[in-house]
Amino acid sequence: MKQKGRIIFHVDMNSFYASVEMAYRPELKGKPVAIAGNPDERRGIVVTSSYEARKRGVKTTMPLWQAYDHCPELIVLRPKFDRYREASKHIFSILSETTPIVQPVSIDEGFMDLTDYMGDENPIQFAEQLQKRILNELDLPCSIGIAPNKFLAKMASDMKKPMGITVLRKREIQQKLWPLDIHEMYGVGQKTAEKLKLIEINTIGDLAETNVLTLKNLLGVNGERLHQRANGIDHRPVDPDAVNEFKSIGNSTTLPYDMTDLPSIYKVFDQLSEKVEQRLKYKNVVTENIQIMIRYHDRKTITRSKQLKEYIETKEEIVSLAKNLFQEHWNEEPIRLLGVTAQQLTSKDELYKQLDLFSYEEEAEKEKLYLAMDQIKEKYGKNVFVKLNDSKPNISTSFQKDFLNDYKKEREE
DNA sequence: TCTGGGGTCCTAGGACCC
DNA sequence: TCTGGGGTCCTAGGACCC
Repeated sequence: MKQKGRIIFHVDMNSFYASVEMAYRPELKGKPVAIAGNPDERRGIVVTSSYEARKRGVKTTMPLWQAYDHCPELIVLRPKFDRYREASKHIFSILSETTPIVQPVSIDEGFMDLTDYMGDENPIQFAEQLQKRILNELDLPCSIGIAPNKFLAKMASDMKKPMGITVLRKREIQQKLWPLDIHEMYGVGQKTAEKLKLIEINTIGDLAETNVLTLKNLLGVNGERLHQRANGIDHRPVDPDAVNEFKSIGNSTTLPYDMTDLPSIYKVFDQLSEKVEQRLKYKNVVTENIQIMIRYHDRKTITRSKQLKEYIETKEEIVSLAKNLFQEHWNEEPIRLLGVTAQQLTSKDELYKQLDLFSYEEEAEKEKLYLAMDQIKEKYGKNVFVKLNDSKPNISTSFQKDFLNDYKKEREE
């Protein structure tokens, strides 16, 4: 039996932040608009710009002063992320009405698997309706790529902007995909492109026709993957749950000026840790690894992390670890940026407020454990988390000791 | 006057264990 | 006298994407 090809859509919003602003303020339409940080705080780089601005040479990540050089009448707006998140929610709820298999990959793009939800409809007409609906209801333009897998759909949505719909069939890759410069390929950045050019791979077609072993030697496992993709092969499923499986939560900030004084630096750590705490809470997760990032005045950047033997979740715990790491590793040079990231996250739903230190069979014993746990919490004002079904109890040793003592006492009584 | 802030995945060396 | 090989964990850094 011939396996039926999948029908994957990649929906990509066109200059999303700028478009959202224009939807709010229609008088901005047709004008060169850029979304950027505060120019006085040296964070002033262009995050997104309208097509009118792009035509004038304004590019993403360009410092604002440079953007003004290209386009003096540029209208610059501060990002309003709440607005963008709100719009994003609407978009994905529209997408989800057509198929449950929707995978958001960022705030402004996502994949859909329509293989079993297309009925007799023509995919192109279907995409047109979807595109129109998002435009009518939200006043936001998007491009849609249609292909038998994620990679090709992604490449397709990039081919026509704004408001494009592009089909990329497997049999069309030689004609539509292979002529593209290697820079255009998703997964190939600056460094990889440079390496590939060294062996005279200049287009996606060149890559597709190069021996896999050559690529493996040059790029490791990524070489093999890129070779597959260039040949139109990509078996990754559209995974609606991926969005809930985040691995880290971090906050970082470029400082208003290069800092060397500890009180100011600690204040920044305080603020960053507070934000991390809030986001951990919001996502209902705890962490067992804290990482800090220091970018020095010369942009040299280091990361230092600490693996914990316990789960933590409060600002106080985070900030104290961050400061410790900082003290251990700061070389006293002026600092441009600081960051705090919580890694190795575990959903609280998977944690059990119980200890598996002893083998106990009876429920009564379990009850005692709960009791002891609550007492520990009262005594130390701290939750102790233990992974369900984990053979190794995972709490801090100091607490373990205290807990054991308490527990033994409890038992003797 | 250069170059933000949010992430993911991969690599590679050393420690440690069997 | 000398010293294998596999596996896992931890740490740091790099490449890439939006």
